[in-house]
Amino acid sequence: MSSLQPLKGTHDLMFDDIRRHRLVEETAFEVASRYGFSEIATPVFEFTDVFKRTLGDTSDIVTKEMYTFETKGGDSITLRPEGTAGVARAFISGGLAQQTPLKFFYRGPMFRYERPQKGRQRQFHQIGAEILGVPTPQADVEVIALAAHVLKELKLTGNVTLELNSLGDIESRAAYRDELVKYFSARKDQLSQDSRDRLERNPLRILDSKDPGDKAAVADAPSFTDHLNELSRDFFKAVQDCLAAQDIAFKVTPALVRGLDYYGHTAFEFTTDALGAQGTVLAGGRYDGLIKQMGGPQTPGIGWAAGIERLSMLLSDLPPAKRPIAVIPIGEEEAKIALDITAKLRHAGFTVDMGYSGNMGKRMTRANKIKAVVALIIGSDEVRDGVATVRNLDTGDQVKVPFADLARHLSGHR
RNA sequence: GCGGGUGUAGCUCAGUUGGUUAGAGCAUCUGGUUGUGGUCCAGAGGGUCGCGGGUUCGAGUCCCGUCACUCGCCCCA
Repeated sequence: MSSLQPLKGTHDLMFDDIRRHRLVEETAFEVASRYGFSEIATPVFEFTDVFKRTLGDTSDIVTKEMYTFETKGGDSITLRPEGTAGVARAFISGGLAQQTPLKFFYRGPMFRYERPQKGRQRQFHQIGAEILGVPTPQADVEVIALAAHVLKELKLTGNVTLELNSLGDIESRAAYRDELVKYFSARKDQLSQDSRDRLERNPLRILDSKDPGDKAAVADAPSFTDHLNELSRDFFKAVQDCLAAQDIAFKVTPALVRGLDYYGHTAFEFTTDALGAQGTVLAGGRYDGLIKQMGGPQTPGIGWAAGIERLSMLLSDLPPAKRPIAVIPIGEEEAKIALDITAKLRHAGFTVDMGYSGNMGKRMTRANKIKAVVALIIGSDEVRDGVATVRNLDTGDQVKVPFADLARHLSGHR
């Protein structure tokens, strides 16, 4: 069974792949900081209950996609499949109720036992943001504005659109749910097998089915918008007005629903047409009941998460990596001096690479391969004169520069 | 969990109706140039044809199984 392959649905990240990841994470965190979010890092595993109690017993994530196992101590623990539950748990166990409102940004790996495909891995990475303790639409709008800002800053290729919906409060949702079940039950024969199952488990999910038969049935289904009570309707309107006021374009999509049970009121998704079946690039919503449900004080919350792999695929060209300075000694004694120069330049803030072995030709080839800007050639003549030959690797021009003047001479390449 | 596609050199791929020593480009290494790379020229190394079984005088090629990757369903970020 053991093999030298990575496990299904996992990947090694290196070179440009990890640079893309970093770019997404760092851009997002930088923007989030401007909005007053601070970083939180919760453990990658939690007691299984943390996820079981929050995600809802009917969600596929809980029923078949969690990496759950027993520890040597006999506890059932689970590798986190998403980030919000951990943040909510930290809020409760850390006694943070006194410090609301709180704004958290997080990043890190998540785990779901799914069949991999494009934009879907078993270990994947998310960035996410949460606002805890703010019941008003301002929080919804700030969190969406942050999301839009992050996506804009990443300069994604293709079209990304914001879809928005309201899932109403508990009362509205229960009423609508009953209505939907009644409607679809009467048309059961038109529905796909999947949707017949959903009728029991999660009828709202039928609304965003891709099955053509389902779509036909959905077309005339009662609309959620018509079933929102006054409070929910006002809330939704306030969110929309405020987004419009901030020039954030959105499309109200009545079929937009959430997979996880803890969402209510605002639900939103940024989607793209560039990723095949996995078109959702960032998604979130309001979860006012979550923290109470987990055993904490009643605390409203709203947040989103985005898949770094999906965002990475939409990144246009990476900015070029920093080009190093290559130090090339010729001879043993010269290598010692070169090492000293290398160290001094590094401490002075330069990016410097000195190869480990090889004659000059090999070292030049290597300098070329690592895309060095200049090569500092240090041979016996140079050591005798106290200079380094500084060769510009793009133009081929070379000049001799006294050791003491190197930092100043190279300052443009820092 | 269900359905489709693909597995040949480090990478991208070609390989005729089954036929004898399995090819190319890129990459790598060596030499031309032992203190000058990126260009050029010459040469070299590198393959259990994913794995197992079957059909056949003969299988990279056909059949069955299996594993991996991939796309879609489902689910979701």
